[in-house]
Amino acid sequence: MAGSVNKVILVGNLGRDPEIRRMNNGDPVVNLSVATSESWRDKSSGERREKTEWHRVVIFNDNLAKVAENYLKKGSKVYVEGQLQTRKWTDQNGQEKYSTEVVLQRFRGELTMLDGRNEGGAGGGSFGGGGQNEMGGGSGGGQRSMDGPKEDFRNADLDDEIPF
Amino acid sequence: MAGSVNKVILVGNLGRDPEIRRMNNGDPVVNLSVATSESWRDKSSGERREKTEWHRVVIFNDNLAKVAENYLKKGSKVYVEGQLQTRKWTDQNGQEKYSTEVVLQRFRGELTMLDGRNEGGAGGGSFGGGGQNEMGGGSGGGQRSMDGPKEDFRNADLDDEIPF
Amino acid sequence: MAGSVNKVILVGNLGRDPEIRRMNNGDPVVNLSVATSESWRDKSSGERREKTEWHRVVIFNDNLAKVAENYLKKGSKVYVEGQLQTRKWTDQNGQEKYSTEVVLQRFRGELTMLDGRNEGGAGGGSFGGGGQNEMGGGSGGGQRSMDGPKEDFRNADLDDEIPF
Amino acid sequence: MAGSVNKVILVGNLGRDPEIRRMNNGDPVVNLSVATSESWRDKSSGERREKTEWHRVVIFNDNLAKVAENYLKKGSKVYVEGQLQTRKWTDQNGQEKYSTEVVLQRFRGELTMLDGRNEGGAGGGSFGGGGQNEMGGGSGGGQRSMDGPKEDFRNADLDDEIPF
DNA sequence: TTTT
DNA sequence: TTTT
Repeated sequence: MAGSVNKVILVGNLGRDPEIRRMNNGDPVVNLSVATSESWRDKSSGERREKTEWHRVVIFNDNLAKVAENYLKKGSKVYVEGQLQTRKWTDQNGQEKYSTEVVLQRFRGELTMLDGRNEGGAGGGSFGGGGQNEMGGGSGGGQRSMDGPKEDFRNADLDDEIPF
Repeated sequence: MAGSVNKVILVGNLGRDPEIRRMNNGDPVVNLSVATSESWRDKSSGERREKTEWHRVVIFNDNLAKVAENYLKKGSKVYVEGQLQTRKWTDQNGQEKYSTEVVLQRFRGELTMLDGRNEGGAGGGSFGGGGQNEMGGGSGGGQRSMDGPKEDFRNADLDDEIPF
Repeated sequence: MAGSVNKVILVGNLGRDPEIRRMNNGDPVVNLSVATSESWRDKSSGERREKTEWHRVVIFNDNLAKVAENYLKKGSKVYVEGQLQTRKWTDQNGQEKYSTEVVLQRFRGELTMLDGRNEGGAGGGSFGGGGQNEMGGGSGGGQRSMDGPKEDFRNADLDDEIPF
Repeated sequence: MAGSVNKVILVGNLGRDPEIRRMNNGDPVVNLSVATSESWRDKSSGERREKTEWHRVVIFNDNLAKVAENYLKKGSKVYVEGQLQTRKWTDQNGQEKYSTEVVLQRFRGELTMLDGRNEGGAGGGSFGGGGQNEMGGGSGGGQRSMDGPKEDFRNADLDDEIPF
């Protein structure tokens, strides 16, 4: 339907290294586990409390997958922009399960490393200045590619492939 | 911790009327079922395809709950801004389940009706009351209140109350 | 640079019909004037107050430009997602002026009509890529392409062309 | 008006130390200069190009102002969420000028330091340090301050006071 | 200049 | 379950 927006924005840290799988056609699919947390002072007890939320991020985007694969690791801080999607799957016991994920489809979504290394000329602009490295960096130029949404490819056979 | 962002932005339509529950202290908790959808032309078949995603939205915010209660109904188009949260619960068969929701905590989150009718005094505006000074400036005001997040109240006893 | 995000999200109404210009190469550039407003109750006087903000939106994106051109008009409600950019220009009196705009670059940004009519099969769907239906659609697929931003094309000669 | 959203999200670096002013009532007003930038490879020349955009951020929010005052400095990386506002003012020559800013009003807006230092225990979370579960932990911690939002204080007469 |  |  038209007139619809489905957007998730996360800034958080990876709880473990990115997990890369390959689709049948060789395209990479990357899974990230991203933690966000909040802390506040409990009104009644006066104690400081903290709550961490874990997000499953799935990247179906060649260029962003490469970034994840090559530059992110456990502990990396990232900016992630994707869509909410809930998948239904069946576990080994035949139980139906639902899994809600933040999906970076091809031609959609953003993934930016916020750790500050490798970012070459980056640096919030001229901060530091100086070139760019082989890595490219977060988002930006090239990583969008050409051929229109093939978002359906995902539901085709991937659901079966990745029943995490 | 610092350095963390957890934000969901949806524009979609209600699949059914808002469901209102009361907490033990009388505070309202509203559940919305929001649909977002996308359509695209399938590259191979040339057919038009559409996919709808359903989002469970939970409102722990007096003023926004009133808006939902009084102005929203099945079919309403809304702008929703909240946080992703995943709850664990146990179904009748003792199976562990997870439910991921878009939560509008007290003092956080936004809910705006985009249908243009029924918007009464609402205006995304003065909900909650509050007043404001002569300069005003933004809007807002009333629906955020003073005493900091009590987000924990939710996990306290609500998980048991609302195992949808 | 890596590690940078520049994003504006607006939901508002067009104050006038879209203005379409052509670049030298024939590419369309669309300007929208979008109003957002907020209302609140003044604390001291108890009166209701309202403040409207006007945003200049510039669309350098063929598909989205077509949507704007064909479906939007004065009064239309839209969702707009773009980037903040400030341009410097010189008025007739030789005075330096700055103009800050919300820019929907090629391959970036989203524009969705929220009015509910004319939205055809659109669905924010398949623009660009593979065909489309009669109506067009939100944003989506095809409009991301391969070769990275050509954002400079804009500053190249457009600044002179559009000193609004 | 109802049904309106005006939101800016930036991740960038401070170009200089925060500038703090006081309103007549002593309330702080903080100005930040935030850089975002993008780089891409120019299609024709094949050269790598970069463009930096500078954003004026104005904070009318006690707690966030304190964060800015105490923890941010030139070079800090921040997440900023606010509203777009354009002010009209008159320069020394009687020329009318417009300035567009990203405003963090009372009860609105977010400011988070992404640098990971100074964050009091925080630092990208328990990665490494501290207790937490086996999985690692989020981020969190210091940048929200302590006593709950006291966000109402702006609005006095500030437009006149700060004609930058 | 919109919208409520 | 919505909407187009």
